Amino acid sequence: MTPANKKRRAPDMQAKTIPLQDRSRQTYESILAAAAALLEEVGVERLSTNLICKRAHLTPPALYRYFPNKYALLRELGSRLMQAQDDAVFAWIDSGGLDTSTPEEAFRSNLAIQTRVTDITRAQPGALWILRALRAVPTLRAVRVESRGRVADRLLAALSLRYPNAAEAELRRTVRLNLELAIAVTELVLEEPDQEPDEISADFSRLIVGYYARFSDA
Amino acid sequence: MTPANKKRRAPDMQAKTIPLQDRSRQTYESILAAAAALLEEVGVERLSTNLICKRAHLTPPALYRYFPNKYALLRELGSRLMQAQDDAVFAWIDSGGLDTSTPEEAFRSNLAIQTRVTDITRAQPGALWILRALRAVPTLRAVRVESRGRVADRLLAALSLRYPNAAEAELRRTVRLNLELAIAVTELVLEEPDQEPDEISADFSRLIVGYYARFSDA
DNA sequence: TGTACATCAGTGAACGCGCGTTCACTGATGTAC
DNA sequence: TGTACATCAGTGAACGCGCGTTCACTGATGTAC
Repeated sequence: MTPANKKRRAPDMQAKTIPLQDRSRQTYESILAAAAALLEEVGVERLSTNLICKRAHLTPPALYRYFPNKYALLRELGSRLMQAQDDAVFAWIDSGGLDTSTPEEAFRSNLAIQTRVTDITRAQPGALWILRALRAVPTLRAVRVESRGRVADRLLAALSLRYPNAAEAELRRTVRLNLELAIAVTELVLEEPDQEPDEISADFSRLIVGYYARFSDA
Repeated sequence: MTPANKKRRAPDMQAKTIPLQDRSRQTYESILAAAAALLEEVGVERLSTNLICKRAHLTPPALYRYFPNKYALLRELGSRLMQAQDDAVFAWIDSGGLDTSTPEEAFRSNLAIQTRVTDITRAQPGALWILRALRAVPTLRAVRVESRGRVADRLLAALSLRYPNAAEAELRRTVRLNLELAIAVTELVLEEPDQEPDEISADFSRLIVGYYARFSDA
């Protein structure tokens, strides 16, 4: 039995203390802000609790008052980003983003939400590193999967109404693929901002709209 | 000046000693094999040189004889995986993978290469972690980008012949998007093997083939 | 074919460092009367 | 409004641990004559 086989318990994810007073709420936020800024500067691999504390002008026990460990902290950053993205999509659906009557209109609508999510993501400091962490840190994968699941459910519900004749399984698969690809495109566009990001987003929207067209034909 | 602002030199990436004798070549390979196996078991974050050495029944200085640091080691794993994927695509192009005359044929051809790359990737121990590391470890990002660049160039050359009237910039962008999405789909399929992987691959191939169709129309 | 020597391959043991985390404590804020 | 007390928020200093890495060395392999 090598050390690698010692099954380690998954890190505790529960928030320890919920900040009550104003002062503590500020501390809580400043920890997250410091972590996000450091992610941007040094990446996940070199992010450490000690480093975060220095940046936030705090001592380690203050951090551990609110976060049981550094994964809980990353998780909070990840949840917030996912939530912000999801909310944008929900708002888009609710405001009729899917109720389009021509391919051109559908394209514009799709591009609008793609751009909106990209902008939201870009605005979050350290977003790219957060996204990478959501892929690469086992404990955080659930955050990403759950977010995608929530959005998929909402999209599926809306699309089922729009395409009542479509086979549900196929529609669900399409939505899931669509979302996964959309995430990849968001990352691509943010990672290579000098490589025609707008054109890439537009290309992608066209591609997606074209793909859903087959449900209309049916 | 906080510690985070001390610009650290990028890790040295040159192989130290090239293994000459048979014994050393085996050692070299056993180090890589141990690393791959451990990636599968514990992920990048817990991968360490000491752990690799234990698994490979070696002492640390033996590892450092061949790799200047652990990133060089990951880089070698990454390069090999990228190379294997790229070679499959090159072989596919060279054997006429793009020379199809009906949409249905194009779909089957596209699905074939997508499946082949997925199979190659699946066969590589620790492949998913290697792919994640290629995204998340700054030093390794170049490996991924270069691989995608090589494949894009070859694909672009082949497609320029096929679609002589297509605008080069548009074709190039399409190829790049196509590749990035293909990578995402490969990861998706390998990460969630219980979620209709074959159907997802097929859906994706249909989507891609449909998207290239516009170049034929022009 | 045997042997002396040069080079290659790997070992044993430890190094300094920064990591995540905790203990025992002080200072700040809120609350009851 | 003032004060005594309870609770909340943060500090100072350090802990053990495993990390990446290296030094000085021994053993294995190849080569020249």
